[in-house]
Amino acid sequence: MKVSGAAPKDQRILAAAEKIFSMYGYEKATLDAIIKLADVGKGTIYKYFGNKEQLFYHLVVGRNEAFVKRLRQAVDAQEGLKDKLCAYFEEFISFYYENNSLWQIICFEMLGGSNACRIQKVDGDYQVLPRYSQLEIKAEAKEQILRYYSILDAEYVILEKILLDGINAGILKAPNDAEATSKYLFFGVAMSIFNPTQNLIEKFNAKEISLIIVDRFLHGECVPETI
Amino acid sequence: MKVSGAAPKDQRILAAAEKIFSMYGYEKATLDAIIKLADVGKGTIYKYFGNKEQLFYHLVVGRNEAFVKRLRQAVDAQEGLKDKLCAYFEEFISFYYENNSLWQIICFEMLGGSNACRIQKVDGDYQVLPRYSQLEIKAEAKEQILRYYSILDAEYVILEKILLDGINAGILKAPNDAEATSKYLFFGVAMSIFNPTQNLIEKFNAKEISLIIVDRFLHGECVPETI
Amino acid sequence: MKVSGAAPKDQRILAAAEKIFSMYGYEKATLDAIIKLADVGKGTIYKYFGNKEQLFYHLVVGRNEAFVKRLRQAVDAQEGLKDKLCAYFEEFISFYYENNSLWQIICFEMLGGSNACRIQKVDGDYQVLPRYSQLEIKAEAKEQILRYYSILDAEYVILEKILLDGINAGILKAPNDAEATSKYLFFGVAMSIFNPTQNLIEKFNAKEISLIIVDRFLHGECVPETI
Amino acid sequence: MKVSGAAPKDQRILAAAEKIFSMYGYEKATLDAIIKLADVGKGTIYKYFGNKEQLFYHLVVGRNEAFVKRLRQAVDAQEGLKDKLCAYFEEFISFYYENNSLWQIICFEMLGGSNACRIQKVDGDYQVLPRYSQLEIKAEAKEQILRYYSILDAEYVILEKILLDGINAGILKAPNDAEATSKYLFFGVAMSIFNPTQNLIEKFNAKEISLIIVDRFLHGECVPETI
DNA sequence: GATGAATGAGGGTTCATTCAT
DNA sequence: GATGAATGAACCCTCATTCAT
Repeated sequence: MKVSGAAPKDQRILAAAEKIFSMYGYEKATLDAIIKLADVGKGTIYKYFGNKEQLFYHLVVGRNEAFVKRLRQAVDAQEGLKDKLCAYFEEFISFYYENNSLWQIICFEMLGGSNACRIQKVDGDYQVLPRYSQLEIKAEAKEQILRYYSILDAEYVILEKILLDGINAGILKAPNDAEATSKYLFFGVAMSIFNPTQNLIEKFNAKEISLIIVDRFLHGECVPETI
Repeated sequence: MKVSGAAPKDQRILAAAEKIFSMYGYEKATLDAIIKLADVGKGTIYKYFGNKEQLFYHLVVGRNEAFVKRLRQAVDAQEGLKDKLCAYFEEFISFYYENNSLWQIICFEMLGGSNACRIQKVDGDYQVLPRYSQLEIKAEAKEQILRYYSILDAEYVILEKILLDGINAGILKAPNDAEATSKYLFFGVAMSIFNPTQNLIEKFNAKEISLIIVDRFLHGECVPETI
Repeated sequence: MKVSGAAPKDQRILAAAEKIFSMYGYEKATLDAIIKLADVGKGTIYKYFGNKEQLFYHLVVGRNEAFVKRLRQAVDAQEGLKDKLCAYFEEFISFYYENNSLWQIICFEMLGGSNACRIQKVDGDYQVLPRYSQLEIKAEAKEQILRYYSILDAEYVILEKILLDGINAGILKAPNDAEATSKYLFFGVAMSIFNPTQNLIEKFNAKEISLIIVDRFLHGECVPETI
Repeated sequence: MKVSGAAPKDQRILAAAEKIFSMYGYEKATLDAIIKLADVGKGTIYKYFGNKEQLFYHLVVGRNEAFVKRLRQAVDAQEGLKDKLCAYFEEFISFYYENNSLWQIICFEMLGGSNACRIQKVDGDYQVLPRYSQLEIKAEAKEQILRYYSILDAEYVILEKILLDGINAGILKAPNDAEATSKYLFFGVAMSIFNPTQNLIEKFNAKEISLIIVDRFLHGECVPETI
């Protein structure tokens, strides 16, 4: 049951944290469960990561960086809207399938979970606004929300760019809102992975699914000439 | 800060609960905050609703029933795939915009929040399966997950039906999976509402947005003949 | 499930209280369970009995009075140590069998349960002394303990009297302590009823059992001449 | 008021728990009172003992084991019914006098306190049966009752064995029921200690009292030839 | 550096008692 | 007189965090 061994303690903690957070969600995951699995002392977590929240963030931010890098490279290696989209979603599907639980936590508990506020992007700068006037949001809370928002933002900003280029190239319908569209596409796919009815990915591989998604996105679900 | 007044206590509790749950999410919301806002004694919650979870469920299930009814009526009042879809999303957008936070909690905290399990629909019957072999899920926990799953299920089963009819009528592309497609569409739209960058709904009304969504869903985002 | 009907409310409450106290013990019994069974309002209990403790006391003191009366009459109707003892235990066994649970509650929860004190009988007067020097016992608590003590005391003072007469008549061994002996006998029999292994009373009747008890008490368990 | 000092925390908790449980009984004793007396944090109790019930059980089971061992050795060291009985009760009296309150709690609160059930020994196996048909007893509750039943059982099974040998040797009167008789004797003596009028043990020592008890048990209270 | 014993604020829940109707 | 909605103090328990070793 232990993840211990020759691996350095911080790696062991991260591995254990992934498992426990994935199994129980952020709130219900306990540090006791993590240290037991990682076979380290409780203080060690605080030495390396500061506290529970930062442990989770650390776990997630590292993965995200590598993922965003892969996304960028895959997209850059392709030419044309369609191929870029396919490349994007091939990486996307693999990653989200792999990090299903962790990314669900980001989506909600760390983002929407604190629904007391709303994020606005103004000229590339983010603002955290309170949704309920009577409630003041602490600076720390704002900072935390922004941190998780940035993670997802880094992912779909790439998609947004692809779509924006498509709009500018006259390939995508105008009037169109690249941000709204990319979010719809992004989260639609993400949720299909979070919430699978049948494990599509076990029948098809990421590339095949990606092709279908992009085809339907571009040309619609409707058989031509029927409506 | 108080919501008190002439309203009956159960109504005051429900109103306060909505606000607190919306602001903090299910786990972080405390009954103390709710009773303070509702200006009632702690026992009163237990008298009316039994416990925290049932309070939340009560809050949500009533709304859902009315919503599902409206969805059905709106869809039934229309003929043809496109009009049915438009009617569906017009209702959908209004409702999700209004119940943004609460439905996010259902989507993530009550469902995915406990990522330890996965739901499978087999012949109309639901099964809650553990995702991690070492973890046993208690019967009560299963029942709870199923309760919230049923809420969303009642909503998108209607969409699924529309799409299925579209497939059978040869209007939607085959091979197509009505369930997967409806989930993608359903959650794509839901997440766009949960996570709005610009408040689209403040610029356009639900009907207008609905039209765009359905158009793009059916005919794609791509300008014809460009790719 | 209701005990309601034509009976006056205080009778209905008493009947319900007996059942609930017997089933759950004093602490775990709730007034809610009692009023539900009695089909009366909660305030009614307070109107008739004052509070939970007085309800229990009332329930028990009434029965005890009748029981003690029967004990006295039965004993007075007989002549001689042996017959008086037999008469005593015939009544005793019937009553304790019938009021098993309620009298267990008196024995412990209302008496020994508050072990912070000890009762001393000095010249017919009772004193409640603290067992732990640092603890002060409130006057109300003292009074309550004494009330329940009196119930049992009224029962075994009759037995004590019989034994005392036996000692004085030279029938019972001296040196002998009538009080200690009566308690031993009294509680030995009581506990055998509280804690039955086999339901003796279902095989034999109260009279038969009473005969055996008295015989063994007087002449011992040992076969004569063996030791 | 504090029991703190150099003693390890679990010892301090146990010492405080004994005092508080003894003073108030199981139900009325609060963990807050225990931690205050022990001068430890609330979590410490849960670290060492799990919960309130296990704390009490732990407190009691350790003592019982030592006691039962002493009982066995004392009895085995003697030959003959009478000497075995004397040895048994000498140990018994000392122990029950010392652990008066705690063992009262076992006898009544943990066992009979929940009067909803009755224990039956069938071929050495125990069954917990509901006394009231409408009441279902949870598996956990059954297990708990059995745990405390086993404590007393271990004590009087030794006495039962002595009596059984006496019956088989023809020393004790037949027909006789070793189980019923041992319970009567056991609890009669126990209750005399629980409920002392005069502190017999302060006038006589355990050995002297034991001799009287056994003599009266074997040969009765009656002066020979008087009845 | 690493540990894990110890903490205690804070959570959900229960239930005897009150009092306006 | 009778009611039962409402209360809130008090209970058991959890777990992120600290700090002496």
